[in-house]
Amino acid sequence: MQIKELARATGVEVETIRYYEKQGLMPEPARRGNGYRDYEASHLERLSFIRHCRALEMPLADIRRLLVFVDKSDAHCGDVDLLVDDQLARVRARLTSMRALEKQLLQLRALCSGIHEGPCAILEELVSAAHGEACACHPISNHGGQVDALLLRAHNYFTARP
Amino acid sequence: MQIKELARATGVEVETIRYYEKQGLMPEPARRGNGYRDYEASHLERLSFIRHCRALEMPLADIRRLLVFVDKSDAHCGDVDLLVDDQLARVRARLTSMRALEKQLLQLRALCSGIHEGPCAILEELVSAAHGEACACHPISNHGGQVDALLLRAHNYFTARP
DNA sequence: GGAAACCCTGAAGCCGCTACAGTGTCAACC
DNA sequence: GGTTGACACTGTAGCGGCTTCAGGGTTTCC
Repeated sequence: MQIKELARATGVEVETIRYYEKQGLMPEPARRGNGYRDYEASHLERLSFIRHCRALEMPLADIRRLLVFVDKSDAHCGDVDLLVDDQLARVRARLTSMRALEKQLLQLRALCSGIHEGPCAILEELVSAAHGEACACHPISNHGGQVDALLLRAHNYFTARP
Repeated sequence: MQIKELARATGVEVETIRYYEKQGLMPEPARRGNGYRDYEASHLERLSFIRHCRALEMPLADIRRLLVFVDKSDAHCGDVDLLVDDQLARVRARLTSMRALEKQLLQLRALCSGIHEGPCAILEELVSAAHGEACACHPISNHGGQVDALLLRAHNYFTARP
């Protein structure tokens, strides 16, 4: 199987396949006389495995670790579940912050009437937030923390000067 | 104000401030006799603005475009709302895929009893998914699409060979 | 024999920082 | 006046996971 065929069979780009090989995720295939890579069914299987893990957004380093267990499947499977736990924790943390983000963007977006006459309410909101004034994006300043702390420090900087 | 003071006032790292300057987001400050940057209140304001936008995960390119409108605030505010719409769309798309991800990871994680004896159910699941067999991660193969299409192509590749 | 479609390698680019190397400057203390 | 420590500067490289590009070779079809 040439690389293009493997690419078509798996839906993975040719360059990505070569990249995985360079990263040590795909074993080096045999070469034909002309230097072209020659893949077997086992490569297809392994590439599918990698992509399935990538679809779960696991980092390549974690997939590399999984592949070690796959290669000697009779061995103790060790911390496979911990890798999944890690990934789950990452996904959940990201979900939480993105839900907050969506809310903030919605509030910001609601300020625009779509008429575009006079001062832009969205810009005004973003600028006034930078001044440390009350802002629709971060109405309650007790959770999320980082941004509000930032604005508070900025605000204090201005107001603390005599 | 020295760069460190600006960093403290905004909670932004010194290197990041210099990076924003290099990227053309922060105007070049005056320099003291020794070459040190000397910031004014306007820089603090602008940096806070940038960070507020970054907290909304807007890409720097979009912030750059916003800053043009901020600088000539009397001008027509044009596509400011479209930038926010774009960002909202990005966030929502990501939310959707991450919710699906969480579900898949949960199902995968549920396969592990925690005993780690005998074959590893998680690994078996990931490998069998790579074979194109029915898989708990993608139980219904009619939405989400990409991964299932991938596995289907892989499966077909194997089974189509005589 | 010439064009199109495939293959190869190696390096650079993307994003938004972060970190490091190597050097200069300044204030405080002995 | 010398030393220490904290700050400043520039320029470059690294992160992840690819993607793209430059510059070449091979195969296949008309």
